[in-house]
Amino acid sequence: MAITKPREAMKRGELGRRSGCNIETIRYYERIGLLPEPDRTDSGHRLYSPEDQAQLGFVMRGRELGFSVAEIRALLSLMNSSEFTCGEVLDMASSHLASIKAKIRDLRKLEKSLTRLVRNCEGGEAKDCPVIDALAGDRPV
Amino acid sequence: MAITKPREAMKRGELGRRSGCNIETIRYYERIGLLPEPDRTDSGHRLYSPEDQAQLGFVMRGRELGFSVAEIRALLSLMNSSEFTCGEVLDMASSHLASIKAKIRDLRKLEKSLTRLVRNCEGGEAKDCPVIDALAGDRPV
DNA sequence: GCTTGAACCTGTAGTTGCTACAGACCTTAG
DNA sequence: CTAAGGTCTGTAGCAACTACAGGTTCAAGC
Repeated sequence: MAITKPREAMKRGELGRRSGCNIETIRYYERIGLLPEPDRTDSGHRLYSPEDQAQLGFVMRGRELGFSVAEIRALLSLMNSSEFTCGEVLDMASSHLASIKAKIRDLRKLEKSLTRLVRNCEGGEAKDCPVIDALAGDRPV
Repeated sequence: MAITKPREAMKRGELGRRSGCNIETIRYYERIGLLPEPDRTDSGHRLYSPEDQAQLGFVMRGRELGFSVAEIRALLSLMNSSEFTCGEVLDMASSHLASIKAKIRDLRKLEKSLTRLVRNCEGGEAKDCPVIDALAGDRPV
């Protein structure tokens, strides 16, 4: 009957394998405060707990959703403050959503311009190129 | 009758004002080879010709269309090679267009996920937050 | 001619979000 | 016991700028 049952811990490589996160990135997240400083073995090797793994998952999902590191830091500290409200999170998520929509709009404009240029471009050996002309300012982009 | 009529030249600040480009960025473009090294006054101040201004315009339009610095460098050297073909430019533009379309697709996925999360989020003082739950891995993102 | 302030010069550091390397140390299998 | 691999640290690199410090130089007013 183990009194202080050692929690199942893993080193950085194992955490990387399990989470799918690059091991250098794990260290980076620790450095910038997205992960807590983990326990260490006597010789200094990091030992990650399942909680650490969960937090890394949180961070990775946040990044996949396009949140910036600063936003994730804010979300983490919100979550860790005992009294966080859904409203605060909603604000962050909605404004992030708005910025994604803005990015999509911008990219669609690019897409439109480029499509038009490419459509007018004959390719091949032609000596006059609409794409180059547009870049050179000889016709509207 | 001026034999060597000095071409109308301008300094960096004037070029920045005319083109709308940040003056530090002009120097940066020179350093990375998107702009040629301009003439200098005796005391070392840069003197830009109208051709330099045109090239800066080319670079800026390229950036606005989302081309990377490397791509613009390639486009410039294509244009300066006496025998460039429209086909080569078309290849670059089409593959760039493809990458923009891919970015749009990715962002739309994000938009969809975030919209769903935000829609399920009541906001206010609720103690259970779908956004946080999703990030924590308790429900699908 | 002199002063003052703007513009310009150079080199370098910061941004964001990683990724990768060198050189040392530790661990583990055979 | 040794060899290979994992881990440690610090640091440099990527894109594409942007900004600053500390030093000239220019241009206008008196």
